[in-house]
Amino acid sequence: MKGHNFSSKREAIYKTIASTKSHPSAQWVYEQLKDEIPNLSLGTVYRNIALFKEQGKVITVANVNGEERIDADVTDHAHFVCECCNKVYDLNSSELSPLEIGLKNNGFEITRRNVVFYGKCRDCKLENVN
Amino acid sequence: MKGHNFSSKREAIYKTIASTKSHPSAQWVYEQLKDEIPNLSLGTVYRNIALFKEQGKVITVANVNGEERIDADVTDHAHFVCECCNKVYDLNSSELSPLEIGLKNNGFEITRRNVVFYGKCRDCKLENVN
DNA sequence: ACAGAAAACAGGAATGATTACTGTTTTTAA
DNA sequence: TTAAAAACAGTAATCATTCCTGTTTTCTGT
Repeated sequence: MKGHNFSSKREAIYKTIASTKSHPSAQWVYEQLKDEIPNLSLGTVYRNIALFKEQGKVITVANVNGEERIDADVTDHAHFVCECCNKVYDLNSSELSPLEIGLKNNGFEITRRNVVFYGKCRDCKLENVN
Repeated sequence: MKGHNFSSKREAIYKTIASTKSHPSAQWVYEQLKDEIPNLSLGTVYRNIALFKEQGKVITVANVNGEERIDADVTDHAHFVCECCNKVYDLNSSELSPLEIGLKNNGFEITRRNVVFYGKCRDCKLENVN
């Protein structure tokens, strides 16, 4: 049974994801850990992220520049992606109930939702006078 | 200047995208056209889709099973992705103004938004007794 | 504690969507 | 009509992600 055995690498990977608000990519997680765990494999990071998703411990937030960005905060909330600095911000719950009620009334089953705004964040707007 | 010259292939590609509600992938567009335009190249489809996006004539809707799905309906509306049959449905406007107002009040500039629900559509729910 | 079975892993190869490159064809504007 | 710009085909390259194989770690029952 997958995800059944203890694994110190798995724990380290999860802790790294859970202790950042940067909405990291698999590559970023790998780079954070490779000094601490020299024989860590990028494939292991990917495999465990896939497992966390199956277990509902991690969600996919957005695809930014071809890279999947994830989040260990699985509570319902929306995100803002700055297309200038690629930072991903957390927003409060997206409150989409009218749309969701409509779907449910028509026999659709919603398992998850993804609400992402794209634009330029405050920091980038202040930096560039353009 | 890119997108400046007439191109019958570009027109055919846009028409194909605009005349379907299937929210197609680049590959799908290519397959629709390759009989009609035998010497069409998949690269041309990708290049023109990128151009349409720059011109605001096409948007990215979601990434379904690793494939980017697009839409020539650029009016503000949300989508539902059935993870069973991979069909993408249109929904009505997502009415997220409270969240957006909050962002704008904090100096964020929103250029676009992406609202996607994932789940199982009515057809798939009726088919599978599981 | 020990042995066998299952799970997890490293390291590297494979995949597959997308992009870049090069030489050719088409379009445009004078 | 002609030369420059744009668009293109065809193919190679890229790059995130997944798969594969042999090895190591963890677990379970004795």
